[in-house]
Amino acid sequence: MLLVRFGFGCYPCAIHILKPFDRGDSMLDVKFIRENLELVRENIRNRGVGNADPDQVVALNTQRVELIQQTEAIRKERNENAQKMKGQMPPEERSELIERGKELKEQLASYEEKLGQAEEELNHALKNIPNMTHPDVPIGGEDDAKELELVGTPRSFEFQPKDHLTIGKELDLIDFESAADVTGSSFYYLKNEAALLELALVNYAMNVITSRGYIPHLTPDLARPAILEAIGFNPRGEESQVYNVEGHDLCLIGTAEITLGGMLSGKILRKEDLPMRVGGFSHCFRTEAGAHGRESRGLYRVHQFSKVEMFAFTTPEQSEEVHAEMLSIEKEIYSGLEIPFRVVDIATGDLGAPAYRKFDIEAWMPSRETYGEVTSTSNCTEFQSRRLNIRYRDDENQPRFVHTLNGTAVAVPRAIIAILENHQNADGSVRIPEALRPYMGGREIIEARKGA
RNA sequence: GGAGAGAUGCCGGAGUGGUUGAACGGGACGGUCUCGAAAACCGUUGUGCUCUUAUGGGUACCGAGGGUUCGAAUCCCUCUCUCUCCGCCA
Repeated sequence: MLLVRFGFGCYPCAIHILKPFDRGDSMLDVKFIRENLELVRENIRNRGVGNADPDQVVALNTQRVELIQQTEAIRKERNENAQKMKGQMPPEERSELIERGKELKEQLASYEEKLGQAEEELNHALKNIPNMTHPDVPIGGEDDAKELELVGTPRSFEFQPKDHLTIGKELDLIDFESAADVTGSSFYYLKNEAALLELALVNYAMNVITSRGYIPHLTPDLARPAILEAIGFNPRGEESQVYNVEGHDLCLIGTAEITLGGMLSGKILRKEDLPMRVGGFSHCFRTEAGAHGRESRGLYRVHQFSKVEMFAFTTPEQSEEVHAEMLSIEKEIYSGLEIPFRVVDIATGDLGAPAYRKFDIEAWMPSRETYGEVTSTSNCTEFQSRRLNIRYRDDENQPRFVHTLNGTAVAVPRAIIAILENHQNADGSVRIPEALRPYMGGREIIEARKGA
């Protein structure tokens, strides 16, 4: 992903005026781009998306509209011509009409081909245009994320804290060596209490989100490339973040966001059912292409992990509120794990194309002496629903695109890192946070096995 | 994996290649009737693109994509999905 650093500047006031979801007819589509060209250009600059060209989109669209008009004029004449031939008529009159029909058919074919090409070019250009951005999002790159809140205090250790790799090895919890033989690097086995810890974290997170109104789901771990694309993933090509299954039109999912969002693809929802909150447990698979060397040791960046995810479909008016709600659930979960963390508002240059705004929770990681990302929640407004074609009927009974949001309840390996490192004791044992104990048979501590 | 059947509007369900955006039934909505309700009766009941906007017009859409034809929901091919039977499997 392209990360470009920007200096802070004044917010362009125009962006404050821009509320795409306040206008019934507006959306981040060609029409919106045409009518808000300067804002779209500015948004692209702020996000540092190099290959997005809104001017080209507008030009290609103009070309497309012309071709539509010409094509439809021919179709109209073709239909009229065919209508004339319904009843009886002298053979020579009929053959004249047939001749005319043949001419029209040829013309139409040529225009349809041109139109098809124009639409393909337009869609290609359109694909590179990112979502608009919430006016409060800080402008800048990875380091310009704005800290919104600090919860808890990093513990001061009276001994030298170990990293999770050391703890995992000493307590016989994580086995990277065997996984390297079986699957290669960046895979792992969880053993003993770590295996139970995963199940406990999943159950804990599922219970929290269920109590907050999220309907629990266990989702498929594979999905069609078209769904991945609609969610905003790039399923094919060198830089793809996901695995493809050879011989099948399927990818291993990078997150349950894909399967939860895709679940209602093509549907028109009832307004009274919104916001619709769904939660899901799935495995997540990531190639981590191009990520070698970046925090690649241990559980921080792995090819497969388990995750409990939240997803919501809302009206445009509800999405910001639900976004705040997701963040509050994430905070509840990490507070329950008794881990110090901070909340950051991700800057423009670090947002993925679908996100209108994104909040991350970063947990304190003693071995790195810094905070590391453990959850992420994004408001994608209409970006995904437009591609997935998920709508609802508004008060005028008109179909409108829903807003979609997603948030991590628990990404298991990173939670395990935080637990092992923050709750380690001088004697090498690890305290299990109270919130997880009911899911671990009441167990309170992880200790070295006797004779090990 | 093998054999067969199917996919039409909110739902059910018709549909000889030429006024079929789509019969008929149900539901929903509006109205008449009623003190009120039910029943009955009358009416309304899609989406995208596009032009023009007061209204309105054009075009496309009968699982998806191709093809045949002057003309396709209707004929042909491919794909997807659903159902039944057999096989296999946790």
